[in-house]
Amino acid sequence: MEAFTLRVIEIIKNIPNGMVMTYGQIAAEAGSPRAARQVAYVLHSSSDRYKLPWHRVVNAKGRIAIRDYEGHTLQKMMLISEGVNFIDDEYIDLIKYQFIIMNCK
DNA sequence: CAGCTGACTTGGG
DNA sequence: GCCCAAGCCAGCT
Repeated sequence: MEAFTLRVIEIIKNIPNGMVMTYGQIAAEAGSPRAARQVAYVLHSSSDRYKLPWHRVVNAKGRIAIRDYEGHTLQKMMLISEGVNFIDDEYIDLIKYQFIIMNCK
């Protein structure tokens, strides 16, 4: 497994309760801005064994990325229970809930 | 080694 | 705002 994947896992584990991050954002923090799809791959393949808060990861539009209806609904439920509100029961207000990692040097 | 895949992103119409 | 096409990268087969 590459460092990139490990970084992705670490980043996701650090998303605080009630916050969310986008795939592209995570990929960028992990070192590859264009590897958003790889982030998705890591999520659906290793979220279980690494105990990741997968439900705190959404796409760039602030919508839930899961295609499967069941999972999609589950994620929305998990987020709502953490205090994340949805707009029109569909979009997350990234301005308010996106977790921004800043490297203030 | 070559090809396929994916819970993405972006740009154009 | 929605739909479609192309680009993207790392992991798997």
